[in-house]
Amino acid sequence: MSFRGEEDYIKQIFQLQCDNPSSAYVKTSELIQLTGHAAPSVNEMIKRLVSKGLLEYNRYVGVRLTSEGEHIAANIIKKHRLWETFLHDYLNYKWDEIHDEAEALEHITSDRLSEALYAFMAHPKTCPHGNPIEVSIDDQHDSEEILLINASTHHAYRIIRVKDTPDVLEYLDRIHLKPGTTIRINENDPFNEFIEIKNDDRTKTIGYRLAKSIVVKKLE
Amino acid sequence: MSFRGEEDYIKQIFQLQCDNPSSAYVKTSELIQLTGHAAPSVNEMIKRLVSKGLLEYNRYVGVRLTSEGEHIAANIIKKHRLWETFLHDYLNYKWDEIHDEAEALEHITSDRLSEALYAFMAHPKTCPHGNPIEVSIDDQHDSEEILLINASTHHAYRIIRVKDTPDVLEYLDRIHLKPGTTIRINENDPFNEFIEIKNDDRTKTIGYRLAKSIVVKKLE
DNA sequence: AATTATGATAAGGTTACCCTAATAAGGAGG
DNA sequence: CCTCCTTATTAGGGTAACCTTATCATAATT
Repeated sequence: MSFRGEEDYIKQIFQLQCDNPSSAYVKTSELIQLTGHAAPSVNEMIKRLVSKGLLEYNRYVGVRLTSEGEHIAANIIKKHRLWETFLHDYLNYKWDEIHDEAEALEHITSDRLSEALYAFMAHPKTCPHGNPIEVSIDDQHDSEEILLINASTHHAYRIIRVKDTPDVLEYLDRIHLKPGTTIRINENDPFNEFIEIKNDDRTKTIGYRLAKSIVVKKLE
Repeated sequence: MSFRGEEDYIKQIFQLQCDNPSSAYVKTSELIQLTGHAAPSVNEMIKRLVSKGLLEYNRYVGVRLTSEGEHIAANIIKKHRLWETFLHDYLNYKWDEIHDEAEALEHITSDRLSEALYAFMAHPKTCPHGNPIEVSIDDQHDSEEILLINASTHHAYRIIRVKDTPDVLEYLDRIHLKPGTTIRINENDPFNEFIEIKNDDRTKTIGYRLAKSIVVKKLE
């Protein structure tokens, strides 16, 4: 039996692995940071997951999902994004309101229900944040797709997807940026860690922290 | 905060109260029976619910929901039936497959989501089993609606609703009885506790245990 | 090599829910 | 009155997740 807490850890580990495909291991400290749980709690959970064969663990190095763990993670994320899509496209939730609700739904969604929902919505490709419904850890995404921090000055880009954490979304919603939006880079200042962009004839400044949560693709 | 276990108890107490509106109290033994939990577990939960002000308890007499408890129960049951309706009408679940899935969904459904789902489905009146979406404990239902065990011989009735427990539903599905179906009573034998009915030109025998789970209304 | 920073873990506690086994409290009948 | 049965409750445990505090072990840096 997989429990809610377990699934949350697995999901977070998966996402950390995706964010940083270069380094194979996720550090315990990252998990402590991301989950908001105390060190011994994280430690305890790591052991539980190792004992269930979902995680590999090297002291002082970090953790990595086994293939079984990855499979579980991808499945939960799929359910999460299906619900997000449903809430947004069918129940008229705003895109920054769907995350928490989906967070609860994903854990009690059977595979049967997941598939039924998927079919009902005619197999959408992505969630409202632009993230793919079907996930794989070694999905090499379109090499044209880069993080906004790597975008070059005086070029136009389209926003492909954004990370679905409530704070990021709420902010993006306020400044009217979402997948599909076209932007122009006025300036990318790595020293001061901000990017100035233009869309809808308005100029907006985006800090690097946020710019790391946005994936874009160069136009033409 | 209401937890899943608590909510399950509240719901079951509510349903027992509805089944037997004459006797105001639900006996602990009935709860033990219905929940399948051990006596001390039930006892402990009763105390928890009393301390939260959701339950009244008289030793050796039984329990009764407070108005707050009733409110919570009705809310959960509403969510349950909304999900049942959604699964059945939109996701093509068969009517005997929806209960368990709804059982899990109801507990993590926010009021916001409940209302959104309700609106999406255009405010259905009943769930696929014929039970009302909006519930109240002192709903005196239509006085014309009676339990099948009280039906009289040689009259025609329409099935209004059935109790949504998996065993009952599976059986009813096999013999093709559901809300809306018209039946004729060939014989009602209280001594042997069975009823013989006719529908679709077929004769079927129904024991009293099942007949107690079926509500019907006399035709013409 | 010594110090500092970071990571790991032991010890002990909490809450929500569940259990078994044993005991106590009420009521019915001989 | 005392036994028997139902009902209630106590005592003692377990597990999944969390916590704090304190003490290790190792890595990194000076």
